Amino acid sequence: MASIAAPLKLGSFPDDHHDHKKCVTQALRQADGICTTRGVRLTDMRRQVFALVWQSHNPVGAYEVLEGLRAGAKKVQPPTVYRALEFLLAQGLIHRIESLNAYIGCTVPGDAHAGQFLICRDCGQAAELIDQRIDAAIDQGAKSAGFYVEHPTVELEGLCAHCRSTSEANSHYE
Amino acid sequence: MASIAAPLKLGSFPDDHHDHKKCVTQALRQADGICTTRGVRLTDMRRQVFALVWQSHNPVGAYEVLEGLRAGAKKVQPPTVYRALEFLLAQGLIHRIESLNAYIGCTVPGDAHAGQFLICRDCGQAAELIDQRIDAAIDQGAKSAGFYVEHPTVELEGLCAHCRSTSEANSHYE
DNA sequence: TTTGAAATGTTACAATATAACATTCAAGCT
DNA sequence: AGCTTGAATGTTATATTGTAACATTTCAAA
Ligand SMILES: [Zn+2]
Ligand SMILES: [Zn+2]
Ligand SMILES: [Zn+2]
Ligand SMILES: [Zn+2]
Repeated sequence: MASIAAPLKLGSFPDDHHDHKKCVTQALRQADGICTTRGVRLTDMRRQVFALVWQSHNPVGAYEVLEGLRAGAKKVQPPTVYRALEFLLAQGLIHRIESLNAYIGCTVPGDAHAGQFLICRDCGQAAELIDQRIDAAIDQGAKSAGFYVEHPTVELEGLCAHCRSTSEANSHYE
Repeated sequence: MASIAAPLKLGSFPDDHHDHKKCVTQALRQADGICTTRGVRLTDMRRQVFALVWQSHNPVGAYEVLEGLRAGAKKVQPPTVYRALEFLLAQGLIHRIESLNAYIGCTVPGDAHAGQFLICRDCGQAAELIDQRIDAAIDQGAKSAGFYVEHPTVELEGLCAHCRSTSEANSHYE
């Protein structure tokens, strides 16, 4: 069997021990619970889209989701996908990564939050971060400009720990 | 005559006293200087695109720029615009606002920086911020995740001071 | 003045997203 | 069960944003 810890810690990228199947299963169960509690419907279509967004820890484009659905012998059109994504965004079950025009599953659904993202330019994976100090600094900075922040976008592109060491090792040959 | 202070302070939105013509003139002069110093060419096309991006303090889409160029009796195509934008981005003369697919003139060109943006959802204007504390908090947060940030995107949508008071005044009637 | 690289022109298309209207579905009511 | 209604999805068409590939022009150095 694979590992014990299925849900990923905030701000961390999956390692060799990561059991992604478990990870997805847990996300689906959580989503079910949240939707039931709220009295909104996680229909089959929405559930499929959610699962496709969660297919990996890389942000997924809407048209990738579309292809995923079509692989299931259905003839789905773009609006269907965008509607499902819209629903999932509204429920806080996924986030949109603006700098990639892509979507990723939320690591901490259920409670409202903005979400900050670490996006590795090498492996393409993204990790969600919820750093109080970043939020505080942003509120501070905005406040001193008399600005009221409603919807912050924080997307940090760079290198994850793993790719960092890898590319450093390779940098001798480049 | 209009006002004295043409260049906008960091993090501030233009007020009634803002002399935008001066604002643009100064930006163009700065850009000329920077390009000369660096030995890169701010061609006529690039200069026009730059001026169009600076036409207001609202982020401007690539196709808006295209229209602006075409208004000048030219038959320009998209690649021309995107190339000019790419050049201006590379030189740090403009920034791209990811959450809007749009571009805005840099308030502090010349020295390399990431740039954080306050974007008013009401008036549509955007103000650049360079807040050391936000940068520091981000670096801290990323570092504790073992992540190395190369290209941060910080875009804060909300209400500017002016629109905030306006919409509060109107909120009685909504 | 040649000449080569940089810049722009041109054509065609890819990728992302939405408008508008039709149909189906599912839950509550009779 | 059958009816009603709003939500969800289907369907068609198109808008918006962005690039690939190759041709031509421009400009500065040799
Ligand atoms: Zn996982
Ligand atoms: Zn990585
Ligand atoms: Zn101005
Ligand atoms: Zn405003």
